[in-house]
Amino acid sequence: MKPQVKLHSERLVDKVYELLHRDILSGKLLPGQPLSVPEISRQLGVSRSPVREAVLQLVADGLAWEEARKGAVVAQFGLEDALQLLEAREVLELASVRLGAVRATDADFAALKQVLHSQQLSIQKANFRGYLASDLEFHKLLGSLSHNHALGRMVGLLKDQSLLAQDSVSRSLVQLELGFTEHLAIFEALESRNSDEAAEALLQHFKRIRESLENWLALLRQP
Amino acid sequence: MKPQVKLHSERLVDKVYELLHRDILSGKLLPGQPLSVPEISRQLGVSRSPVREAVLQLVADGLAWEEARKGAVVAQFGLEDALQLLEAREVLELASVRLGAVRATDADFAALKQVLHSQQLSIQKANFRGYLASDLEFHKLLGSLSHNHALGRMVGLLKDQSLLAQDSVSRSLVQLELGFTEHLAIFEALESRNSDEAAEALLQHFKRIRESLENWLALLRQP
DNA sequence: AGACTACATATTACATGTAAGTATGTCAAG
DNA sequence: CTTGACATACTTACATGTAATATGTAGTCT
Repeated sequence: MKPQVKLHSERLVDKVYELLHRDILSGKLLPGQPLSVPEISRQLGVSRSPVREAVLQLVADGLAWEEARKGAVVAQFGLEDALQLLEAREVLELASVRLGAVRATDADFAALKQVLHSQQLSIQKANFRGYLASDLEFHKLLGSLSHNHALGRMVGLLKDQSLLAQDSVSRSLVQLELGFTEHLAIFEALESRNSDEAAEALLQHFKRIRESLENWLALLRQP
Repeated sequence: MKPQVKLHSERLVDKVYELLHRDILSGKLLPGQPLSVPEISRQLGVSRSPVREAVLQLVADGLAWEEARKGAVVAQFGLEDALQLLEAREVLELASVRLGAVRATDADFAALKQVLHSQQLSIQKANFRGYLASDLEFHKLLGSLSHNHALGRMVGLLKDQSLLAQDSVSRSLVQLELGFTEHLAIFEALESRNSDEAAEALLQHFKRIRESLENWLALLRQP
């Protein structure tokens, strides 16, 4: 009868957190930019407490870095950091996919399908930001396939950081299309419950991304 | 000239956090026990702000669970949770050890040696808590071997949770000795830079722990 | 110019105030 | 003995106050 599903979980902290989270991943808040608690609280018209807690959350998630008595700044990853994140993600997502090929439910596959669909649309419409958003979603879903809470959570955190890390690295539409076809290969292997094939497809996906990053790194080192 | 290495990093938050962290892992604060901010602040003689932030940290680390408007309690893991944590740890530590066999420095090996030594002493003196502490340290070092920041951090967080999760599960000295010999096998393989052998030794280690947990689980299900 | 100092400004870190929500105990009714 | 109403105590969530600290800037001396 009462639609008050979660009337009381409406905490300011969560709203502020989600807002900052979105602004960081969308590039509205740039890497290195200070997250001044009084400043943000003024802009949002709330007190400093919920803002402080939201910023702490971001720090815990690895999306902001804090120095004692100097405050927090939006995390600023170098290409080396991006490669390290990629290495960690490869490990976690590989395991998730292997487990997922065994454990995934119909609901999991349905969710994957939907994301792949919206990804396809983004490509057709050359919607860069849209693709990145569904890419984020796709990899987070891979994490949850494992049906292992810790694994899923870490995959999500790392993918967020990875997105922020690669934000500066420009990517062409051609590369996005490559990524999409690789996503399709992963999905098809998963759907046929073929663990090894899914793992192989995922490794290919990461291999290409890594090589792309390494090329960038090489370019930057010889200007 | 100036010895003020970090005079100013002495924040109350950090002290409160470390205290609570220690008390949780040492079993002084029991799983399920509420972490009341005003209560703790009264006991420690500090205001509520640093306590609140420390508790939030613990929640972010997975050592405490929070429900909106109900506060946080010390994380309470069941045997199923323990198995999931073990699964995640196996994935991360396996990767760390494989990378570590290639990347580990002399300093890494020295640190490992020292921990193994203190572990041996704990066994000889039948010092249960002492062993658990050095076991914690050993596995965290395995994580840092990868020289991958994200990987190392996650290995540490998971091991802390795992310790808390298995705290209720009694373990005999015999099992600890088994664990120690397995640690030695891992170390020796690492020192000879044999990635596959190190990985195999680690998997054996986790296999035994997992089987031990599964036995417990089976026992509990048929009382 | 360059470096140092003094001052002005803003922020952090901690403390405290308070309305609203949640848990707990008591007691009467069924 | 259990159930539900109500009063009570405690806590969370948010707001705000403030001293210590960091940062930016102008001015001074070399």
